[in-house]
Amino acid sequence: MDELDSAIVEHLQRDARQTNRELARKLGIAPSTCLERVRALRNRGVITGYHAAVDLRALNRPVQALLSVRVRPLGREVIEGFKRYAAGLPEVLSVFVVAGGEDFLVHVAVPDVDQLHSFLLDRFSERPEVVDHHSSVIHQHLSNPVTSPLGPIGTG
Amino acid sequence: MDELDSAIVEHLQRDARQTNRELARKLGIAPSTCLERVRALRNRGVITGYHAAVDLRALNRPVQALLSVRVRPLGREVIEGFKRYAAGLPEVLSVFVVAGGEDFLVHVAVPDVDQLHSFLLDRFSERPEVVDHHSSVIHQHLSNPVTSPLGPIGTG
DNA sequence: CAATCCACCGAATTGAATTCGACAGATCGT
DNA sequence: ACGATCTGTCGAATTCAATTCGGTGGATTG
Repeated sequence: MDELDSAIVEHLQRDARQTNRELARKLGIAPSTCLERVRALRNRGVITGYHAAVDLRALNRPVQALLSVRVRPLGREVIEGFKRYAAGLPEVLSVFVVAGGEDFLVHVAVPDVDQLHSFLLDRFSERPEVVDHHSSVIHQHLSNPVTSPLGPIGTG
Repeated sequence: MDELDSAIVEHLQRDARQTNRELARKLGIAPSTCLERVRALRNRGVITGYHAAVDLRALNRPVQALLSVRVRPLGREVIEGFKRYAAGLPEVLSVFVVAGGEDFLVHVAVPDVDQLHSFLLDRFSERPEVVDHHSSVIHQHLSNPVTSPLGPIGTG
């Protein structure tokens, strides 16, 4: 994980579909070298995958929310169970298992606010382990495409 | 946005780097047709980009948290200002502008808990518009790679 | 100092992306 | 109902990129 690896990762976070040749040109290295580096980053697990990002409005899911959930009793079974349950729901974009006032924060995207309401009632309120929840509608969501290493980078 | 477009989007969300030929084969269509569809999805703004996903531990940022922030006075200037400020910080993965008890939820990744503490003190507490904040450390984060359309899909 | 190793490179090969003319089904106007 | 047109699909041909691999040089090791 030297500076070159770091630069490769940043470029691929911005655009994972640029050609290997173009990436190599930007970095001032040979395409074969670049290919080898990218392959190594993937094999080492630094790069975990390549994903298309979509416009949720185009998918008929313009309304997003972050749902705080408290479950009881607190224990591995209940936490694991709810986590998998939530992650499997089609409305769910991601599930955060957190420490603090709440146990989960669930990021959802739905067609409209009515369906958000229905979702809460049908999917959360009915679950016996869910003792409390409240929702925060998301007005804007800014994602940072680039995630650089913080602090010293090991050289090998 | 018919079923074929939907299937293309789902496949590219899982793996944005599979070859066009492979994608076409999975869908049972000609590579040229597939290419045309993908290009159209991109031009229409359904697919907004292609991004490499990284292992935050490999980037020396194993500690994640969701930070709730309240700012005052509430107004466009203050909201926009803090939003851009937060989004520009290297520790920040994404910024949610929310309605409800809090004004922002900021997803951060840092090397250790000490740096989380420092981050809060140096980046948030010192800002005059920040009147309150609290942090939830993230134990696990499950992301759903696939985001399918909910409800009816328009045929055009 | 010689041997070894490793990352990098460039040429050659393999294989994919892209273009484009043709075709068929749907749509529209008369 | 019919012909004209439009649109999406296809396959062959071309262009370009991914991939392989043997060679080179700089760094490391004993």
